[in-house]
Amino acid sequence: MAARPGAHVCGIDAAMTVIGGKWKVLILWALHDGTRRFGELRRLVPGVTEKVLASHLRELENDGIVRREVHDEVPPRVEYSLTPAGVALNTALAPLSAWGRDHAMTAPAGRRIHGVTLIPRPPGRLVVVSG
Amino acid sequence: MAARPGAHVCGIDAAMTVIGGKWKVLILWALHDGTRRFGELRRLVPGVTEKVLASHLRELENDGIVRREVHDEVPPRVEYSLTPAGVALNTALAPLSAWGRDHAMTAPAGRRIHGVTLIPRPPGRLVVVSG
DNA sequence: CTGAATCCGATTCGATACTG
DNA sequence: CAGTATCGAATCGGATTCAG
Repeated sequence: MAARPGAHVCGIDAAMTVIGGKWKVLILWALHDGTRRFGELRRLVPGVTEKVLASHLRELENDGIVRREVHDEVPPRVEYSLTPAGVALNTALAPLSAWGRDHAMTAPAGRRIHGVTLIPRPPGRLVVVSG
Repeated sequence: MAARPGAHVCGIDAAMTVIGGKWKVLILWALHDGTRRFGELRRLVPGVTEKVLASHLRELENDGIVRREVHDEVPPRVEYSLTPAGVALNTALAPLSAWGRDHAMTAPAGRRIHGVTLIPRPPGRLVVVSG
């Protein structure tokens, strides 16, 4: 999101920036119950490529959401877990998840956003109110 | 979130798809307290272009979040308001907003200039968090 | 006043191949 | 195992112009 100086902006902006990536919330969800290795995350987030998973994890780490621990072993072992901020973010995401479950089925459109196809339904109609 | 038509991993997916646009949450926020005309929204969401505002509004309408009322008058008058689903979505967004306020300003490398905290985002963009 | 149409750059995402 | 490098494709967003 670009800067909008002087705007009345709420914390939503910051949150959306942090979780704006295509796979961010799925990564957070995969980490909600403990520590995961890179390979585990790759399996828990089906469809994500190594490149994108790595870059998203790096961004989440830079944003203070995810902690990255490198164990100097052979074979290499890197473990990811949520920071306290990450846990709080996950908690804050819960109502949104509930909203999605409740309303997604009534959300129309074979629309694609960020590569996702929404569940189809009759197109939104124009409401005309004659003055 | 790859091409698995009709299937969302969890409710979060659906919600993120709906609010994934760059200005979506700001539009929702601008509508939280009543009906707004197109021109009002343009002023309430500083920086958005007409094209993007119009397209985002159309997407929100198709997703059942926003209601669009066209008054057949001269000059034209079009009013936007939240549907019940939109109101619920706004409510579900509240914890995320709180999280943003609580955590974004302590994000690493965040610096305060002119009373606001600027959060660097790739590449070279800034998010302004009121404060 | 509302907003559709077009052009175009910026950003993101994905596939493949390669490395310590 | 855990990434990185490179390339290309798709998408998104911005500026301008035009229309009812």
